[in-house]
Amino acid sequence: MNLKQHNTFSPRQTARAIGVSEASIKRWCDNGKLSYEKTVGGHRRLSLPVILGFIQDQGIKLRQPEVLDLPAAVGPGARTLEQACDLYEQALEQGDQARSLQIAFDMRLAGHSMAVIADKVVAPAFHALGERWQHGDVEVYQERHGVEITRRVLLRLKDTLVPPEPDAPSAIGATLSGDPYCLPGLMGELVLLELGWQAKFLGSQLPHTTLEKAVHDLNPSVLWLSVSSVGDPEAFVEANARLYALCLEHQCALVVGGSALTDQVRPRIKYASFGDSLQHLGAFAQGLSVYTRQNGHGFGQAQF
Amino acid sequence: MNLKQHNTFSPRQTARAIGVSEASIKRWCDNGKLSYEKTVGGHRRLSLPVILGFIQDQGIKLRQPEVLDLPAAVGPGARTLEQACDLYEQALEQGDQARSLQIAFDMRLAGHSMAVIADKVVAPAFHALGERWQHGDVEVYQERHGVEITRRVLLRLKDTLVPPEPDAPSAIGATLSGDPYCLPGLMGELVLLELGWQAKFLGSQLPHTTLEKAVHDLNPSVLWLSVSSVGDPEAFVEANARLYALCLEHQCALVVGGSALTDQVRPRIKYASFGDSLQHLGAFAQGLSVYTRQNGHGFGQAQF
DNA sequence: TGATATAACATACAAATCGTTCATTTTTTA
DNA sequence: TAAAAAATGAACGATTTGTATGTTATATCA
Repeated sequence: MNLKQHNTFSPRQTARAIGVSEASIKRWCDNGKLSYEKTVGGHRRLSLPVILGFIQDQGIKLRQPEVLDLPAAVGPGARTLEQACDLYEQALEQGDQARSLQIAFDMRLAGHSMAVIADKVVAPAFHALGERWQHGDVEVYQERHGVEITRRVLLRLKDTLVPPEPDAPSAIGATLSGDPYCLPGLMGELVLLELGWQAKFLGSQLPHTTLEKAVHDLNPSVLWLSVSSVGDPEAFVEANARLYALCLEHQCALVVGGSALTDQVRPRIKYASFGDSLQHLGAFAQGLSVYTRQNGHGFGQAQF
Repeated sequence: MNLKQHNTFSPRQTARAIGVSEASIKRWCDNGKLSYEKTVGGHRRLSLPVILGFIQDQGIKLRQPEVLDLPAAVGPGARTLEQACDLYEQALEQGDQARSLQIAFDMRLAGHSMAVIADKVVAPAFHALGERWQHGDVEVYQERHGVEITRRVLLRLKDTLVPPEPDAPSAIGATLSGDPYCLPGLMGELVLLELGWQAKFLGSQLPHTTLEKAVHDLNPSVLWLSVSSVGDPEAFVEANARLYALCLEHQCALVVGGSALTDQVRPRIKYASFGDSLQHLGAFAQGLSVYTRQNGHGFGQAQF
C-alpha cells in the first residue's frame, strides 16, 4: 500500500483516469499544461485539484473516475491476483460495472489467461460475496446484480479473443436441470475459446434429454457440464449415466466439473475428465486437441 | 491484443465505415452536423451512438460496418419487422449468433427503437420458437441457446445507445422468485436507457425482501417488474402488495408488465402503471420524466 | 538493512490527425 | 444549356499521440 502520498498521483494513474497514454500526461506536464511537483528522484506527482482543473479546462471526460477515488488501490491495476479478487468483489458489491470491467481488462493486459481470471478472480470474488451475505453484510440483490455485471464483463472479454477457425474442434456446454448457475458455464466457454475451440455455452437448466439431442445434432468433440448445484442426486446420476453412454457412442468426451461435485457424488458419476477448476478444463481441452492433431480426427476417450 | 474499452472513433475510421472521405467527416464535425469530443491536442473523437444517429438522420448506409466493430452483412437484410422476426427466429434455431446480431443491427440502423425491436422482433421470435417446440420441430436446447445468443445481441445493442447523464432519473428492474426469464428484464433496461434513464436490471429470481432493500438503498424513481411466470399466485400478490407500499413510501413508481399477468391475476395486483409491452414501459417512463421535469423532483404516483 | 520486483524516467520513432489549400465533382440557379 | 454555388476528395507540412527502449527511482519483503 502506498499511504504516504495522499492526493497525489503518478502520471500512469492520471493517464488511466483520463483515458490517454502515459506519454501524453508527461508531455503535458513538460509543456506546462499540467502543473506538477517532483520527488527528489525526479518522479512527477500530480495533485487532484490540478487534474480536475485540467479536465475542466480542456473539456475532457474522466474515463475512470474511480482511479482517482482509490489512489492506494491502483497502479497498473492490481498487482496480484488476490488483490484483483478483492477489488473485483468490492466493485460488484457497489454495483460498479465500469470498474469490474477495468479490473478484468487489467488482468488480461497483465497476460493472465481466461482460466486464471475465472479461477482466481471471478470465482473467489463470488465466494467472498457469499460469505459476506451469510454475515449479513451483503444483500441478495447485490449478489444477483453482480452476476449480471459479471456476465457483461465476460462477454466483453470474449470480444478480445480471436475467433475460432472454422475447422477447430467444437465443444458445447450447459448446466443440467436444477442448476441455475450460469457463470461457470460462461467462463468455460471463454476458456475453450481462448484455446481456439469452437465453444458454445447452451445455457443453464437444460434437461438431459435435450442435451442428448444437442450432442446428436451438433456432434461436438467435447461436452462440458458445469455442476454448481444438484437438485435430486438420483436424477443427476441417472442423467449423467445416460449422457456418458451417448457421448461414448458419438466419440465425444464428457467433462464434468463444479463445486457441487462433492466426494459423495463424484464416485457415482462417469466422465472422461473431471475438473475442479476451469484451468483443468482448459488443460484437458488442450491435451485433447494435441492428441487429435497427431492422430487425425476421430479419437477414443479411454485415454483420458 | 485488442483491448479497447471506449468505443470512440477517429475521423478516418468513421470515414472508412461510412464510405466518404476523411475531409468530409472533419467538415461535418465543424459544421455541427456531427457532434464530437476533442482530445487535448485537438484530435476529434466520435462516439458510436453519434455516428449511428447521423447515418440514420442522413439516410446513408454503412459501407464497412466492421470498421466500427459492427456485424458485417452475412445474409439478406430484412425489409419489414415481420420479416426480421422470421429471420431472427430462424437464426436462433440455427444457433447462428452472427446472423442474429446482424438482423438486430439492421433493425437498429433502420431507425427502430429498442422497444419496437423488443416487442416486434425478439419477443415474437421466441413466441414462435415456443410454438415450434410444442410441435416438436425445435428442441429445448435450441431455445435455451437462443436465450444466450439474444442476451449477447442485446448487450451489443446497448453500445449503440447514448450513455445516460449522471443526473438522469434512475430505474431498477428485476423478476421475482419463481420467474427465471431474464430477457424481458434486459430489454426493459435497454428501452429505458434509450430514453436517457439510468436503468439497471438487477437480475432474475429476486426475493421481494431483497428488492425492498434495493429500493431503500438505491432510491430509484421507477421499479419495473418483469413477470413472465408466476410460481405461487398468493405469494406473488402478497409480494406485490408489500413492494407497492414501499414504493409509495419512497416516491418510486412501480411498473409491472409481462405475459404472466393474465386477466385473473392483474386485478389483484397493485401498480403505478401496467404495461403489456416494452413500448408501454417506455411511454410511461417518458411521461414520468416529462412530468418531473415540469414539476421538479419529488412526484406522487396517484396520477399514473 | 539489502535484494528484488515494479514503476517512472528520458528519449526516439512510427503512425495518425490537424488545419489548410486546391482541384474536381455534384447540385443549384440563371 | 451554361454559369454559379456548394460539396467533396486529395495532398501538404506541422502537430499530436502511442509504443518501445534502456536506465534510474521507488516500494516491498526478508
